[in-house]
Amino acid sequence: MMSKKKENLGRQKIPMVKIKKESHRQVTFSKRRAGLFKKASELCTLCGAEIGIIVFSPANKPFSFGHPSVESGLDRYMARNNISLGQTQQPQGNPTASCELNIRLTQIISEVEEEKKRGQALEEKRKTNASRSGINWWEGPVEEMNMVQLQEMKFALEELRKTVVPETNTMPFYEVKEDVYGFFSWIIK
Amino acid sequence: MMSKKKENLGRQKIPMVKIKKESHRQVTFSKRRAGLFKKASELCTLCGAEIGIIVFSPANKPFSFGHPSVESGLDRYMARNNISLGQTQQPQGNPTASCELNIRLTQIISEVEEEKKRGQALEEKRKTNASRSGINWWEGPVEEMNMVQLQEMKFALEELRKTVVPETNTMPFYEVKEDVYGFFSWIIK
DNA sequence: AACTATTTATAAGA
DNA sequence: TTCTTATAAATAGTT
Repeated sequence: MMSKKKENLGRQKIPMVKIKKESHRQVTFSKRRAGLFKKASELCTLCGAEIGIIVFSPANKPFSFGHPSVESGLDRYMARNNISLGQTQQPQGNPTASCELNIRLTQIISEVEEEKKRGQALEEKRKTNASRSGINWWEGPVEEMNMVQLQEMKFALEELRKTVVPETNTMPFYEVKEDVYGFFSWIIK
Repeated sequence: MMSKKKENLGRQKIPMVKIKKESHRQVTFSKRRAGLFKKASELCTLCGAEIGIIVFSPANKPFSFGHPSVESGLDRYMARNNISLGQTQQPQGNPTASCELNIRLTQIISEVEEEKKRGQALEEKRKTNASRSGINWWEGPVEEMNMVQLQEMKFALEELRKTVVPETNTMPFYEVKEDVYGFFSWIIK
């Protein structure tokens, strides 16, 4: 006879509803977050795509993944300020409206990114001068109180970067940043 | 004898490098983007996580996925302005520094979101008054030229929303938005 | 964290 | 682009 019966049922199908058991949910979150980030990384590698992800765990702990540094693909795109996306076709919704939106949004996103880079360039000088001017694009939107916190954040992020990559400027090509140093902004609620 | 040889090799293992053939790359991107968004959706459903993703295709066409509307989980979190994440453990890097960062970043993200909501509330009034004031958090960071474009964007987004969900405020629980109406901002390049 | 039986994703091909 | 199929990869339940 067989020495022991099959003790491992293997993967079982699970219903697509919120997992009730707290501990179980946490484990699943960890596993699937890792899987998601891996998929994202592969999408970047295989297709040369740019991607940014932010996830808040059930406990509201943030995790983020991003590749690359926004510049690169968008740079090339921005080069020709004259947008010409060509045939943009939408799977659903009003085709005409969607097409126009895609073109316009892509354009605007490019502008925003450009703005950010400019802000970062200025930020270099600011740091050298040791004077706070609040000219970075992401420092602008919040008023006094939040601005201070944002500056704290920037400082903290610089600290983190120093900690993680002590001596080099060349980060691993795709880097999963488990400690958020990016944030996602939804424009429409 | 068998009538025909096996003509379908099925899924083959592929090397993790950029796909050279343009058309092949595009197909793979579409498939994997769909897969990624599905995984993201499942993560939300199963674990009650919040997530935002933006992807730029090889052709720089933007796609985004988001759940839910940023409010909700974060709202509860913001309620107690007194942050207390409890045990935050980091898999790598400087544990102490990372822990502090996580707490601080979560706090700041909350602040930014709060700011955004306030901006949106004000935006309602602005719209009613038909006067441009530029007080939304995302209207602040850019100067004159880009601000106009951002306003165009907002208008376009409202149009899109009207097109996609004509009469109801209740969107499908998890909604894949193939036409971007969100944008990701990396803080550090 | 590691182990597998299964489910799920997907590379090729049509 | 969509469907089909065989196989690669992800992961639920368990240890």
